[in-house]
Amino acid sequence: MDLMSTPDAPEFATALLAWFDAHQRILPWRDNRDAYRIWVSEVMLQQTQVKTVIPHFERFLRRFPTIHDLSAADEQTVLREWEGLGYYRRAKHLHQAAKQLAPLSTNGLPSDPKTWEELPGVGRYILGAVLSQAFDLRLPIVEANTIRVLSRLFAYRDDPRDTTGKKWLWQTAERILPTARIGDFNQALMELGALVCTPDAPACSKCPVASFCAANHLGEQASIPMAPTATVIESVREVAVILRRAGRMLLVQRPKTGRWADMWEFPRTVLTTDESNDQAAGRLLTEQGITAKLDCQFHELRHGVTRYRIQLAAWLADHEAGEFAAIGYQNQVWTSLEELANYPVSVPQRQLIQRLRSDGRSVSLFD
DNA sequence: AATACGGGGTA
DNA sequence: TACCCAGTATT
Repeated sequence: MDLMSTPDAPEFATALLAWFDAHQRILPWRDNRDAYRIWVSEVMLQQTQVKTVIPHFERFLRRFPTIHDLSAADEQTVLREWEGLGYYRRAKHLHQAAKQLAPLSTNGLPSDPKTWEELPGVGRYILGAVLSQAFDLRLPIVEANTIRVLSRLFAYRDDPRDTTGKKWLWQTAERILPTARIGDFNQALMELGALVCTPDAPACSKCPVASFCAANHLGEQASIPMAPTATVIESVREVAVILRRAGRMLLVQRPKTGRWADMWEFPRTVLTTDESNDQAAGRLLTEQGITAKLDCQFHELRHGVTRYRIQLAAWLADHEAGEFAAIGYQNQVWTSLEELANYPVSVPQRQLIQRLRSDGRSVSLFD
C-alpha cells in the first residue's frame, strides 16, 4: 500500500489554493475584502444557494451600501428588502447586529472575535467566515460543503451531523488550516465542495486534492458522507382570511402548528372534521372578536416549510368591526393595520394577491 | 438531541 | 417528488 499525503500537510493547502486561484467563480462579494459586504453575503448564504443569493445581495447592497445605512434603517424596511430569501430571522439579527456594530465601526468593522461573538445571528461559522476572509484571522469554518469535503478527505464514515461528528469536523477544520491566506483557504474548501466534490457524482478526476483524499483512495466517494435520515413530510391544512377595510387588504393567517398554535388558539380539530372550510374561516374570525362577511372566495396555495406541506385555504372578508391581531413570521404579532400592512409577505401570499388582482379585485396591501 | 425557520434549485 | 443548500437559536 502506497503512502498517501494527508490534508494537514502544507502541500494540500498549496494545491487547493492554486486550484482556487484558477477556478473560483466570480461572485459579487469577492470584489474586495470589505467586512460588511462579506458579512451580509455570509448571512444570506445560510441554507441558501449562491445562485439564489446573487441578485438579492446586489439589491441589498445598493439599498444599504454601508453598515451605517443598514443600522439607520427601520426594521420593516430591512425585512422588505429581505423578501424572497426566507429565514427572516436572519434579517432581524443582521439588522440588530448592525446597530450594535455601527458605533464601533468608524474606521471599518472591528476585527475582534469577542465583539463578533456577542452579535445576534453570529455563530461559529459566520465568525470564522467573516474574520478569516476580511482580516485573515486563523479561524476555521464548518458548513454544508466542508462537511462533505472533510468527511471524504478523511473517510469519516460516521454521521458528521451528530454531536460527535460536529466536534470532529471543527477540530479537523482547524487542524488543516494553513498559516497564511486563511480566508482564501476556507473559501477554497467550500468552492471545491460546490464545484467538484459535489453530493452526487463528485468529479474526482478533476479534483486538485484527490491524491490527499482517503475516500477517493478507497473508492468510497459515493457512500461518504453517510446519508441523513429522511425527513418525514407532514401535510397540514391551514385557514387564512383576507380582511378588507378602508380600501386595504390584510392577510390573517392561522399558524400551522406548534408554538404558533398556542398563540392563535384556533382549534386544530376543525381541520380534521367534516366541518366546512367556510365555517372554519368564520370561526377563525369570531374567535378573534372580528365581525366580517365572507364572500367565500376560495384559494388554495402551497407553502413549503421544512417539515410540512401546507395547503392554505384563503377567503376574502369585509371587516366590519372589532380589533384583531394577526400572526405571521417568527411569532410576530401585529396589533395595528399599519404594522401588518407594512410587513413583508411570503411568496405564496404574494401569489395569492396576484390571483386576486387577476380576478379584478383591488388589492392594496402595500399601496 | 430535536426542532423551527423559507424558498429556490435540481435530477 | 425528494433532497440539497456558505446555519443559528431555542426547547
